[in-house]
Amino acid sequence: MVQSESIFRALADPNRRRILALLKRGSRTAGEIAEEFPISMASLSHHYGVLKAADLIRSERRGQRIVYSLNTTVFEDAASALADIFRIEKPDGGVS
Amino acid sequence: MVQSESIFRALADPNRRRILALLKRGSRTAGEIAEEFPISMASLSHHYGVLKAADLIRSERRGQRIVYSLNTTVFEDAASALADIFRIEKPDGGVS
DNA sequence: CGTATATTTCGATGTAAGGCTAAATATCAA
DNA sequence: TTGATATTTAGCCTTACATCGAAATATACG
Repeated sequence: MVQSESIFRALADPNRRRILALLKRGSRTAGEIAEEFPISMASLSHHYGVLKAADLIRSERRGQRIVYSLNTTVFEDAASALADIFRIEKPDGGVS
Repeated sequence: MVQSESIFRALADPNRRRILALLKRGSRTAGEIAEEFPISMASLSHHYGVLKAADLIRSERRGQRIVYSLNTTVFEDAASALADIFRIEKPDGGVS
């Protein structure tokens, strides 16, 4: 079980949603991600922290690089939290 | 179609999620809602504005009172935006 | 070891967000 | 119209957040 708190907070920022959209197409290193953004690596690193705290992404060191990838399993938690707000059945096999 | 931007931002605040949770159980006036919160009516009014901007709630004046109610139809948009982030099939959307 | 590369952490800064009180608006009722 | 009630808007303060550049950490390689 996951905090909806951290998930919604993480999704609230456009740059973070863009990071997720990028990782949706495949894992990438911090450097590769940075190429797609006009903001500094330091700022991006902060966003990785927020996304990891929400368990939306995972990281793995590969030599000097750090590879980030999307954690799709948390989708259920997010969908659940969302459905709960509207008091709709939780998706155990399909939403609504 | 609705901005996922405003929806996620609206959901990011715990007080706003609590307001939604309350309205889920039925429409309420601003005063009735305020009884359940330790913050001022003025602050709550600000939150109503954010929730209305995201089209998550609707308001209707009834005499001196203003009645707020949940807008469940926007659930589709929210679920859609969420699913899109994870590139998963959209729910078929049987919103009650 | 010493240097280069990749990424994060630190410290500072501007802006947005949430909170408050007080004032303004809207409706009702006498 | 005057006063009471319900709610929002305005102005201000404080905290949280996104951002940056610089310093710190981790790994690779000569």
